[in-house]
Amino acid sequence: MKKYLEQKILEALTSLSYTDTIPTLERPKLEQHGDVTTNVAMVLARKAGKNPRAIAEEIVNALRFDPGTVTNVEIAGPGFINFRFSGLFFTRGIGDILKQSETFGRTAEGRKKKTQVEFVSANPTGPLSVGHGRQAAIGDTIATLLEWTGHEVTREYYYNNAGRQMRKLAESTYARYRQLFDPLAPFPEDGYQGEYIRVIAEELKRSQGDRLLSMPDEEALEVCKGASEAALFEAIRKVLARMNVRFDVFFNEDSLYTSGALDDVVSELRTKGLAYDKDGAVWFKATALGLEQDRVMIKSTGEPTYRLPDIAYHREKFRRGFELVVDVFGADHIATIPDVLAGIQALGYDKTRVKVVIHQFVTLLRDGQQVKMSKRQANFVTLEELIDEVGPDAVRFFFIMRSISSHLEFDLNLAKEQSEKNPMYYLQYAHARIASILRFAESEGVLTAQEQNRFATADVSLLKEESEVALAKLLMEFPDIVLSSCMSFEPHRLPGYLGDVATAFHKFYHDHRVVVPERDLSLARLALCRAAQIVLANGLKILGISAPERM
RNA sequence: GCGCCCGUAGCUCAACUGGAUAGAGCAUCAGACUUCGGAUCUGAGGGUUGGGGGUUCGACUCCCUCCGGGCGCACCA
Repeated sequence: MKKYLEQKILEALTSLSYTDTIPTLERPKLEQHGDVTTNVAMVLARKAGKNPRAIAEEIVNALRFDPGTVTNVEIAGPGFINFRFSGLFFTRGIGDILKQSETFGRTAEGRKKKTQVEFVSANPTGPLSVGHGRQAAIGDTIATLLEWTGHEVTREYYYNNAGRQMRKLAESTYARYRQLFDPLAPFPEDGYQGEYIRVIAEELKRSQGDRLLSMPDEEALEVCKGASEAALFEAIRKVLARMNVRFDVFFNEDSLYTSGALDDVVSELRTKGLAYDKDGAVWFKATALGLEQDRVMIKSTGEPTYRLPDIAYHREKFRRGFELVVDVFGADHIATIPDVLAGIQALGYDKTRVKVVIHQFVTLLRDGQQVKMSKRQANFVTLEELIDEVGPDAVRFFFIMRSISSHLEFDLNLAKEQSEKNPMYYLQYAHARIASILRFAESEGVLTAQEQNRFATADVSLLKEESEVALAKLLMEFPDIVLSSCMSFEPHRLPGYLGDVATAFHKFYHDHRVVVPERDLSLARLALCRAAQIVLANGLKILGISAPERM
């Protein structure tokens, strides 16, 4: 619809010799303003110094439409041009939806651009938090949206298995292990307190007996590190899989150490005069790139800070040929981003190809009360516990339904409630209801059981009722919604749209019987139902949520 | 103190990135199908978009300022 109009308006503009202005088309908020509206006349008025309504009139007179498409064009308000399409224009689209079926909504906009989405990337030092869960839902949905818009996507987890954190992890496990033999054995002051460390230690005792006690400390720590890392990695992978999130690549941080990538970055920055030594440390001269202060890359102890591997890792992303790099980070990482971007720019890469998506935090609400979460205390809620409590579908849906820049309040009671209050059930219910109607139509002999050619003889021009056309119109917008949710990196638009689809469907269903004595009309309405089901199913698929046939 | 995010109906949030009369859900109140799923639908009330200035044909959106909340501001990640 928009593409068609854009084309026609452009033709009109060139015929009037208004060049280099691309009309922006919008769906008006008010139904009475038509199906699509444009403000080109007002934009042109500013440039041309003419009355916007006069320009609008010129444009309208120059427009030529194919018969049976646009039924009304009018100039309104300060200079908007409003267009109304024929009902047939929308209902004809039902055929396309049925034909494209599970691919309806996909576009080729991305031109197979090689794209990486990095998300979660939590340290393997403990179980994932609910915050990581939000990031998993956001990252995976963005990745899927990018796939649907024709990008070639790699889902990647940057796995911080190097540095001090891992050392601390090994020490913690080792201490717990020793405590299994000697309850008085000391535990490091800043060690990881969590119960999961004890579990790993017990597992170690089962598989290794007391062997570690007789080893040199360093060797025992290596064993502990390996065992802890493997156990935590497995736990992380498993929880994410329960949320329907799977990664293509786990990029190991320690590979940057062994491959020499870190040294390369430092020496390259040195030759560019962007690194220097001070107080026994190696500094990144970020101020030379317009940032506020210089930062340490290598501590006086010889260990790199996180900043250096982050820069090296981003360079690897470019070296691996990614044309678009999407980083999904929590709000607590905001401060680190400018340094990394400055770093890769200094190394000669185009930082505008990195899109950083920052999401705000999550608070849990139970019985109207905020659940206080603290890692120290026992009331820390893990992602796994959240999934246990409300189920994976609700977890994903609730994490994605708010704009990512907003603080998210996760209402546990609502997420568990199986009623009309829960917006996720509203969608799933619409899908299941359609499935039920189709089953009914089969049992009545209106539809054949096999999907092929089911609607071959359906005559959608019979769909003339207001709620029929309204639903068809909304369904046709799905590809646009997928595209705009993707390009703006605002996945929350999708659940919002799907809610509108469900509402439009329920209204249609309420207004009209689907299976009626007239077989042709039944078939046309069933085609509309099926099209709505396809859009709901595809939308839920993108969100990683199940689309039940019954509930 | 500095940087980023947020502040919109009683509550949770939208508003297509500067467009027309700021919209949904929940909650409240009032209604609707004797056959396809009532986990549905229709309607009503509810607002100085945190306050104040500015930019322009036009501001929830951009700029300045103040207030309130969150997150950062390491030789932690």
